[in-house]
Amino acid sequence: MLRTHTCGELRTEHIGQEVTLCGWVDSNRDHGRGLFIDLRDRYGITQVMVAPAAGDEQLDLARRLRSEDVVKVTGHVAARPEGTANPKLATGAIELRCTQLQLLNRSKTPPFTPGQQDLPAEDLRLKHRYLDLRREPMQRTLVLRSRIIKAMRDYFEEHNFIDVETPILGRSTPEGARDYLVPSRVHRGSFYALPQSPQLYKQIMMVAGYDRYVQVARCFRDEDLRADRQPEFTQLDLEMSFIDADDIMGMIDGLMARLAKQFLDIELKLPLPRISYDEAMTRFGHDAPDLRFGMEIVDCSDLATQCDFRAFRESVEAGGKLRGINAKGAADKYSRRVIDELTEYVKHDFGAKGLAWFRVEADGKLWSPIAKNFSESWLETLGRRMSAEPGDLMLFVSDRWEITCKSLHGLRKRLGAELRLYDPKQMHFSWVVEFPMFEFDQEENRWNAMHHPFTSPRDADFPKLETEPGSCRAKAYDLVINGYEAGGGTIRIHDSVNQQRVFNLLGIDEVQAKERFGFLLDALQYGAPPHGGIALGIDRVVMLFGGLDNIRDCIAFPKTQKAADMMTEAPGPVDAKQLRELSLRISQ
RNA sequence: GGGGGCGUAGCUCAAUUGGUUAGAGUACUGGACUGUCGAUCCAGUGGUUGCGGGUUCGAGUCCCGUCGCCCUCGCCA
Repeated sequence: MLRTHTCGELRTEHIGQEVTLCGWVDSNRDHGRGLFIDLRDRYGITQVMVAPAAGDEQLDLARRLRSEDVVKVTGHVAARPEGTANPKLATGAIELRCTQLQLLNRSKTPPFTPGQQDLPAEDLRLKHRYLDLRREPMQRTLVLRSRIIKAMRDYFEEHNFIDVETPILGRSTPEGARDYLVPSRVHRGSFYALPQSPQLYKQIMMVAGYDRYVQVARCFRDEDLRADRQPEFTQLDLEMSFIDADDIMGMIDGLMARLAKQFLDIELKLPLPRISYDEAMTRFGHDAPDLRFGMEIVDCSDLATQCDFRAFRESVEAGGKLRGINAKGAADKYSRRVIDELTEYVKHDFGAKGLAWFRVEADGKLWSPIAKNFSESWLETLGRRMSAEPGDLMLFVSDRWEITCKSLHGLRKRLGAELRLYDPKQMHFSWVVEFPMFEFDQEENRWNAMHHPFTSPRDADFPKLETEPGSCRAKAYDLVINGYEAGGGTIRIHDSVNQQRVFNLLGIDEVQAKERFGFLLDALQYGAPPHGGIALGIDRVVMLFGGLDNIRDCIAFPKTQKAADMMTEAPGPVDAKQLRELSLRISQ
């Protein structure tokens, strides 16, 4: 060990001891006769004083030190003179009086320093990630991440789970997200796929009798990125046998309670609240609603048919909906110009035909550019339906169901943040359950699995699989934290007959099924226990627990929006020789 | 693939309606200074205004194209 202590460790009780510290030069204050160096490592900062007594050579060396040079300092710990203690530093009561200074490594002038006040542009941070990771907030997040993962592993170990690693090089299954492919050298023309999740392997583990499986699993999906989505991400993946959906949710409830207690000092009330998918869509327009605030969606479709305003009437008569939200007290906070922006937003981003709005005047009457299209009594009814009070701003979308959901969810999210309807530090955990089994694909005129094709319907829905697929609900559950999908899982179909029924409905015939998931279907015929599981997005959990607004800050080496690594410049070209070995040729 | 935002000194930013030699803070270099901690003071270096084209007497500013980063729609079973 080159050092006896870290830079965050020394206190008054160490006064008089001779110690050696190693670290980076955070700053260097030269006073001529003597100088001060703030020495930093990931544990903290300790002030080093280099006095003339250390000798000219040492003083000269100290004077030449610059930001991010790496040094080793030996000296004795001393109390700072009265009045010069620094309460901002944990080590601020003492300083290290240098007797021996050694430059371990010189740093080039860094493009930015870890302590600088204005955060540099993110691309620069990503390019010099080793500098960015020296920043205290990044270190704090990575430590949080490490501890959360440790807590998860401990929890599942205590509950008798077995941690099993599954292959990274697997087989492509064209369902779902786009695969990252890896060409095989040995099998010319064949490819491995990186796992989108260890889904099939963990089900196989259940058949194999490992009734409690867990893994911190890296997953890969070649889809476009978002603030909360990376092409390469980490899941806490688990699967259990001889359980039902309540058992999985209960297990995760316990985990969340522990994590919330340990890392946020929050006592969660268990069980976590559950709402159905249908209720979530009706009240909030989204399957992962932010439940930290109200501003729920209200359906006014029945009123639309009782008015002469064509935009409302016609969309409802065509099977659409008239739905709205009431932004309490927001009338004077949203100018016409800003409302025009909201209108553009729902039109452009969600394909809404328009946005209708009403302001509630001091006398309780509704004012709107379109108000003249309605009778006074109709407006009164609308106001009552929306619980209108003077000063409120009500926003309505009249359109196809899906468009009203997307638009009003978007508006609710945006207004909720802008109007500060919740404390950003507040955390809300809930479950959304009973998702539809299938979604109808209009373009391809067929049913698609909403989760994955191994999801079990509710027991009562088995008879309706073929006759009313649209009304079948799945044994599926999503964990939602503050409006983010933090995890999701299902109970699986464990017999091959029902599995085949679902495949049939999805248009996967026996030949295709055998080709794609034959090994799973085989396994299901050798005594598969009832089983199910869940996967949590660890990056997102860390993001939410850390109070961060993007997932890149929770990942040591994240990718940019175009899925590139700015530090290593991956992806990059490869040699012609490598391509030849893989029997690949780049087409022009 | 679509929409939007940003791109000026190493870094963070400014630059009036298109108008002088593109500025400030910080960093960096040199000097001064006995207790600082965002040290201070003095002096100095530092610019392909992302890149390419165009309009104009004149472009950081306007137009077209392009590259990069971010947000977002589509996409993400």
